[in-house]
Amino acid sequence: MTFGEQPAYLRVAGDLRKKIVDGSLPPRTRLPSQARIREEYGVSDTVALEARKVLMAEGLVEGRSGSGTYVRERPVPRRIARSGYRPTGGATPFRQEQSDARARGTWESSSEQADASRSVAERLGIQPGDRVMCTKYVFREAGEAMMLSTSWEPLALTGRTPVMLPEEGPLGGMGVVERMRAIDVVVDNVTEEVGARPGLAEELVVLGGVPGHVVLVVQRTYYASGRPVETADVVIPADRYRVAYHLPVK
Amino acid sequence: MTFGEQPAYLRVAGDLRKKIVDGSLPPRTRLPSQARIREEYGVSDTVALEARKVLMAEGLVEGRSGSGTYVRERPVPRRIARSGYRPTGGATPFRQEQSDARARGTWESSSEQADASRSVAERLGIQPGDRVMCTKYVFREAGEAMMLSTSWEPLALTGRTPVMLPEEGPLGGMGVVERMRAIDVVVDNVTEEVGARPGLAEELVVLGGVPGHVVLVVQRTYYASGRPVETADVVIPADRYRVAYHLPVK
DNA sequence: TCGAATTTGTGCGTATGTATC
DNA sequence: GGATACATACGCACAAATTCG
Repeated sequence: MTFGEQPAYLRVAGDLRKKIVDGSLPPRTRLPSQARIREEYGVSDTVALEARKVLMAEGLVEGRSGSGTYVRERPVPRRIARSGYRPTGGATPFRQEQSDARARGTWESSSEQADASRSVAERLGIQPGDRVMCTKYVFREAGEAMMLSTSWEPLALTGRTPVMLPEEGPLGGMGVVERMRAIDVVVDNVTEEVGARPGLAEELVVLGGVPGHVVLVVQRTYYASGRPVETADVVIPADRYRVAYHLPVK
Repeated sequence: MTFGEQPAYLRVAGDLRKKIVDGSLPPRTRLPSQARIREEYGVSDTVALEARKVLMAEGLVEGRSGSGTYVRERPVPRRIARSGYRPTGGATPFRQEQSDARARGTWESSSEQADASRSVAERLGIQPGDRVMCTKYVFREAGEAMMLSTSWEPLALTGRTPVMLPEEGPLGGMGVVERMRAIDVVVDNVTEEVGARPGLAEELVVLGGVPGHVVLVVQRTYYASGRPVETADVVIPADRYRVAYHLPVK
C-alpha cells in the first residue's frame, strides 16, 4: 500500500488544504463529510478522520458535532505598531501606521502590590520577594478586548512617589516613559521579546477566543541607563492582530 | 462505558502529564510503552496511542519510532535578535545578545523565478504576475532546523545583475543589505510584522514538530528610499524561540 | 412533536511497516 | 537477525448533536 510516499492522511489533508487556500472551499462552507471523503479519496474512515484532525489542528476548519466540518473565517490581522521610530522623509509607504491601532481604545486596570516572583525579579534585576507594583490591564477597541497586559514596577523605584500607581494621580494613564520622567528617571531603551503559545482558558475568555487559539506574548522591558524600570507581559490574540516593528537599517 | 466523565484518553494523558510536570517523569526519560500503558491503565491500544498524541501535541513528549516516547527538555526559549540596534555604552544588560543565535548555523537554499502572487505583489509594490526571484531557506543550528524563510525580490530590480541569485556569485549568502548595495540600492528601512499561527503540517515536518504546534511568522520587508526591495516570510517554532527587538526610546 | 437520517466525536481491536536497539 | 516500539492504516461500534421531513 504505502511505499516511500506521504502518509495517506497527509495527502488527503494537503488536497483539502489546497482547496481552502485557493478559495474553492471558501470560509463558512462545509467540508465533505467523513463518509464522502472516504469515498472520494478511496481511503478508510480513520484516514478521513485523521486528515480532518490535521486541518483542525492547523486552525483552518472547525468541526461542529452533528452538523459538519466548516472552513473558518480568517480575518486579515490588524497591525499593532510597537516601535516609536518614524521615518524622516515626507512621502513614505508607512503612512498607514498613523491610522493603525495604537491602543486608542478604552482600557481598564487594577493595581496591587506583590512580591516579585523569580522570573519577574530576574527581568527587573531585583531579588525574588522584593516588593513590586503589579498592574493588570484590559485594552479594548470598539468594545472588543484586543490586548491583555500585566506590568511590574519595582517599588524601590516608585514607592512613595506620585507615580507609584500607574493609573492614579495627574500622570495616570500617561505611559511609563512620561511617568518615570516625572520622578527624574529617563527611560532610554526598551526590549521586546515576542513569543507565542496556545492561549490559556482564562485569557481566551476575556479575549473572546476558543480554547486552542494562539496568542502572541510580548515581554517588554523598559530601561533607564541600563537599569530595568518596568517589565510587562502583553497578550494579544494572534488570529486578529500582528505586532509591527519599523526600524532603520544601519 | 462512558457516562459524562472524561474520555479515557484524556484521563490517561492527564495522569501522565501530572507525572511529567511534577518531575516523577523527568526530561529524557521514556514514557511507558503503548503496551505498558494499555496494561497499567486497563485501556485499549488506541486509547494509549491517543493519550500519547495529546502529550505530543502539547509538546511535552516526542515519539521516536522504534525506540520509545521520551519526555522533552523544555528549553527556555532562545532569543533570535531581529534588530540591528546596539546601545552605545559599554556595560549594559544586553551583552548576551551578542552570543545569542543570530543565524550562525548552517543553511540550505534554493531559488527559482516565479510570478508574484497577489499578496507578494502588494508587499513589494509591484503588479501581480510580475516576475520575482523566490528563494526558500532552511536554517539549522547544531543540525536542528530552527527557521524557515521564503523571500521574494522583484526581478525588475535584480534581474541581469550579479546579485540576481541570493546565494550565488561573490556576494552569495551575504544578506540583502550588502547585496543590494552592490547594485547601488541603499537599503535604509525594514519593517517586521510578527504574527503567530498553528504550523502547517509540511512546515512542522521540517522544523521537527507535530501538527498543531505554534509557529511565529515574521513578515519582513526591506526598503530603499521608501521602495520595497525584498520581502520574506520567516517561520520559527514558538516553543523553542522568541524574536527579540531592542529599540531606543525617543 | 416526533423520529429518522446524517455527521462528528470517541473508542476498540487488529494488522502491517519501519526505525531502533 | 530478532525483539521492541512507534507510525500508519483499516474496519467497526456507539454516543451525542444536528438537521429535516
